[in-house]
Amino acid sequence: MTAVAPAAQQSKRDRILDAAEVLFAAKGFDGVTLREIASAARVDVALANYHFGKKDDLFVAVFGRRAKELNARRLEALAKAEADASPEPASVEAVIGAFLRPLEIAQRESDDNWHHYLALIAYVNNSPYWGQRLMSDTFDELVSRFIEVLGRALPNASPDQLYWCYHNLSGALTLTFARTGRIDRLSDGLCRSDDYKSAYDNMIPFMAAGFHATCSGE
Amino acid sequence: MTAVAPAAQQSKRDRILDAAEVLFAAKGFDGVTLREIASAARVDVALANYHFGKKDDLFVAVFGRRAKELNARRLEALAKAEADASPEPASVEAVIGAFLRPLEIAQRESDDNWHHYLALIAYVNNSPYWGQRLMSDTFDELVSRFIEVLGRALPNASPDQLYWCYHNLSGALTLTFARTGRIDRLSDGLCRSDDYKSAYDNMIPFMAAGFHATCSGE
DNA sequence: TGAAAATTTCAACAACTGTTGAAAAATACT
DNA sequence: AGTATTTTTCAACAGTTGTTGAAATTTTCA
Repeated sequence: MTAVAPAAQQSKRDRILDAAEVLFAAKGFDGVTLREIASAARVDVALANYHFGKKDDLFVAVFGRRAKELNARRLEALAKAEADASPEPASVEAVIGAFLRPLEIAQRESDDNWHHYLALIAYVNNSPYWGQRLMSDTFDELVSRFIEVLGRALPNASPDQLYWCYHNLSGALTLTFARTGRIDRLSDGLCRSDDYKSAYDNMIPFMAAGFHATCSGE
Repeated sequence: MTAVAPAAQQSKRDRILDAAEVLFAAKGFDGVTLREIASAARVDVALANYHFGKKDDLFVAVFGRRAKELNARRLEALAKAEADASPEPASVEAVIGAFLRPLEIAQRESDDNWHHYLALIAYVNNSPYWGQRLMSDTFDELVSRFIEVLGRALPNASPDQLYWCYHNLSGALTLTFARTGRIDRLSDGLCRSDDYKSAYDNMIPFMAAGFHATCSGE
């Protein structure tokens, strides 16, 4: 056998990361014990420490694992948007789409754990403790690249306007990731938290209009 | 003496609420121990239990305390916006302003704890555990009222469009509340997390444009 | 095969967790 | 004044926490 039954043959190390991802996303760093994680991964408690060190380090490891792939997908989509528009700068809408559309893997693909990772991003982004360093270290380089391209589409925008606009985008996106079920209740079932597609379909033109309205000079 | 030295003469019960508010906002429900709270409030551990019951109940009590005042301020601002525009419906921008401007009390007033309460809202809104019930129970009635008035300003909008648009607004607002310092780093100090004024000055026209773009029918 | 290295388990540690019941102190009320 | 009620403290509980060192097992590699 060479390429089947991945669930059964994945390493214990990976099982720990998977279990920790789900649990950290659902309950936060302090809401989860190493014993819960080890139990979900069907592994001894001490093993997490052997592979990752302290609990903090395990958390950082979980957070970093999928970041590289996500950033790569986004950069690829950004490059495509720029190429399609060339020699004109890419439109605001196209750039925002390049930022959001890669996230639909969480809904599309069979790898069910992606949406837990996105929920973990939501937790970190809003956490006063983790939000500061971890988000910046993981995503600021990518985000700066996107803001740079957005600035090219909005030549009259001042830098601080672009940052606040990205802040709005980031916040809306984060709340979608969290999938708390709030919108389901508020809308009495009309909108669903797990419907990324609808969220992004609305969010892309919404955010593009916001950027244009506040970044076109007055 | 009748109306001075409020810090020294406030009840132990209130000191517990204040300390819990700060600590829950900073570290989340599970990141704080009752002993930390009691210690910060200069009070015995068992006293929190006497006044509020279980730790969960204390959390709910802290969250509910300022909600009434906040909702009242927002409703008042909404009524004013409607009255100013009458007999026309209030503009989208005016309604969003009525939702956001009352929050500037957190920056304006001497009562320094308001901004901790807003950070607590951020925590709850993004928490899969608390986000579901607590946010809805506390704010859905108010939010429904705002969405209703927004729908009057945007008569071609479908209900689900309005909900998704509010979702964007709520997410951006939440991230501002969290004040993680992310935007400070990203912008290299150009924008500041604690500058609510700038955040709202940008957010109001930004969101208004988003509503208009996606809720005007095509 | 056998030695070396990496992985996994076991048992236990000291410290800390939320919660409680009873005693003590403070306050309200007649 | 003295009784009743509320508030606060004290001491302790049973269970859980992250972390560790050493032993046992598996894997690697010559």
